[in-house]
Amino acid sequence: MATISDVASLAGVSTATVSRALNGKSTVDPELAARVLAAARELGYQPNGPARNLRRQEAAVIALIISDVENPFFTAIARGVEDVAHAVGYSVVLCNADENADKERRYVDVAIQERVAGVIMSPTPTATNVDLLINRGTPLVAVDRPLPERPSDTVLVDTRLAAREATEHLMTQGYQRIGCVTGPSGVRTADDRLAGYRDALRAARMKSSPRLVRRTEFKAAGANRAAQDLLAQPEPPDALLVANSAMAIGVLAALNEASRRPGRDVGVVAFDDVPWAELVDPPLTVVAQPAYEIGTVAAQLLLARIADNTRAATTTTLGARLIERESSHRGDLP
Amino acid sequence: MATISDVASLAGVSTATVSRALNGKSTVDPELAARVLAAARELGYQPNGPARNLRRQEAAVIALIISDVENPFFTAIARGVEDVAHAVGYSVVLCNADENADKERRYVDVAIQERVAGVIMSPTPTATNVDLLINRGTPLVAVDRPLPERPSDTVLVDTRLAAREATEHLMTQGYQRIGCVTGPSGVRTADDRLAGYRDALRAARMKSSPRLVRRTEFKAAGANRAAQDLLAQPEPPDALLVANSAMAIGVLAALNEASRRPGRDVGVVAFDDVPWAELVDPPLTVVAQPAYEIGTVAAQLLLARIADNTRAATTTTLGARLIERESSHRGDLP
DNA sequence: CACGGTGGAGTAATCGTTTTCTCAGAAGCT
DNA sequence: AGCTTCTGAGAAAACGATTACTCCACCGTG
Repeated sequence: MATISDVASLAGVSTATVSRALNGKSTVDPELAARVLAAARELGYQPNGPARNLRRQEAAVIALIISDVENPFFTAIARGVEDVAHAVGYSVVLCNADENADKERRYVDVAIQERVAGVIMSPTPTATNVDLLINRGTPLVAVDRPLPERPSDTVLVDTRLAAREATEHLMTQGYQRIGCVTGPSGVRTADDRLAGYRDALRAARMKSSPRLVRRTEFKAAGANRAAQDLLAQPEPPDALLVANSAMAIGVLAALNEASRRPGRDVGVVAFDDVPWAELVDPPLTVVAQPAYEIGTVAAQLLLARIADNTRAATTTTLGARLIERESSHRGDLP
Repeated sequence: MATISDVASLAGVSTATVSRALNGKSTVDPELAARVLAAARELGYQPNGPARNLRRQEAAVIALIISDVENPFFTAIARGVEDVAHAVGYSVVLCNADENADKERRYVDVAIQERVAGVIMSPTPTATNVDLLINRGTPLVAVDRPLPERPSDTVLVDTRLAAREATEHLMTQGYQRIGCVTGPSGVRTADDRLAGYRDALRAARMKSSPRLVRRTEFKAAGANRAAQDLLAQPEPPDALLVANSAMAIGVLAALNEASRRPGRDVGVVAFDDVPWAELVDPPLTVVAQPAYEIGTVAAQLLLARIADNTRAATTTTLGARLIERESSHRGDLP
């Protein structure tokens, strides 16, 4: 594996010159530079990253720690981050914390040890050992959920308002007993969506009942049980607000099994616009979150903070958009 | 940022002893070890990764370069790789090449420069500069598609056979003019699925016509246009084999727009079982590939090769499973 | 002409580990 | 006791880049 000194001796110059020629940090004689380039190419020279990072005390890498690689919402964020980061020469490494505090801890440790330039993450409720990051002054941006207790740059969606609007939309459609299936307590987005749901009920002077609300992990299986459970009650809900797309799958499956048709029998609005939302029968009404944009904004904030870590922490809140389809239309029932 | 010598002086020992105590490579006096551990904890010591990797000449990291983060098939592979790698102390960094040879090149360069322990990738048809990896002797496993021209450990699905069986299934159901929407020429899985489709036609002595086949990128938009195009013909297909789940979305949308019902009017089988396959109307018949298992097997092969790079290259071929649902059932038409 | 300034290249220090030596002392053996 | 063997710990040499310094030659100016 060719090193910089191999290149240097082949080109007949010093390692310093090779470094300068290759990085363009300082001007070198064009003729020497050409010799260096030729030598590097001939040897197939690839700089040793660890050595470079050790000396520079920083890697041109940003770590993106997301809570679920299988959730299209997060992969869309990832694409946004990548596009911005690559444009300015940073690499992005994607880490899948899987809504698991241990894995999150582990990846944060890796990020610290590898001395990445910055971290973007959607923190778990405990957000264990992000303090380590903060104490070290590693630039950090939280996405989707704020960091509990600690200030930091944050990119959020006004999900409480969106949940309220979605619920109000269901009311407008004439649904009377609206239920909610949301994520685990402590996960900010789950809490906010529930709060927005309650905001809407309160504003309409509808009484909210715990029997209409279920909380489970953000997965299809849990939501499926929750929905079955809701529907089995004496007075089942006639509409449901569902907190993400994986859950929507579980809920729709439960409705199928119970032979209730979305829209006609039970109104459904789910968070996250997914490619298949228009294909299910009836098409699914969704709250579309600007996931890609969350990624681009987060990456820009992170780059700005890498450049200047003294800026005050900012919170950017993006809006969501209700996309009405048939799953929230009652039809012409009395 | 505390270094190993800070720990050493706080514990009153040499850096060598600290290193040994922390890595457990050699025996150190239990009392000293305890002092070291205490000092490390007190200082919040985190080893400097680049320095360690520089010295060790290898990072405990494996790079996973996939062609599309937004494709559930690849994210499932990623989870398989992660689970195996983490169990033995390796970190996984996920890189999204986005079916783009440039991005792939870039990530391969990063992998080389960072001296990762190994690489798992689903190569683009050109697979630019994997030669670099091979020449350097970096352990490499190809998944989903073989590396063109070069031998390497490979984990594949017998996708040609699966395509054949899926097509035969459509024949059994009574469809007469079966079409195929597959991916770009050169991408092995796209070619194989087309070949399997043709195998089935040939075996049944049905004539295959280029007018029944369309190739486009593995995305919904392209498949949508392809399907519209197929359906607009004078003699449109009465069934379609679709090469992945994103394409299935485009195809199903086209059928909707053309008011043709999957199953009854046009039989549909798509590759990749996705969570929403049972929710569309009618439920989608799919070829389920063992994605998670591809990931675990690939990771095991890679670890074996990291341990011993002299082994001969092996190819593991896993089977796929047809899951029959209604989109490939004609009903009782004459 | 002398002198300061400048540009370009080399020398060597440096980053923070791991690991090879080296060595002292303990232990085992005859 | 005298010898070898072994154990455990410290000193110091890597690892391969970047970069602060140094030095030389050359240029322009007073």
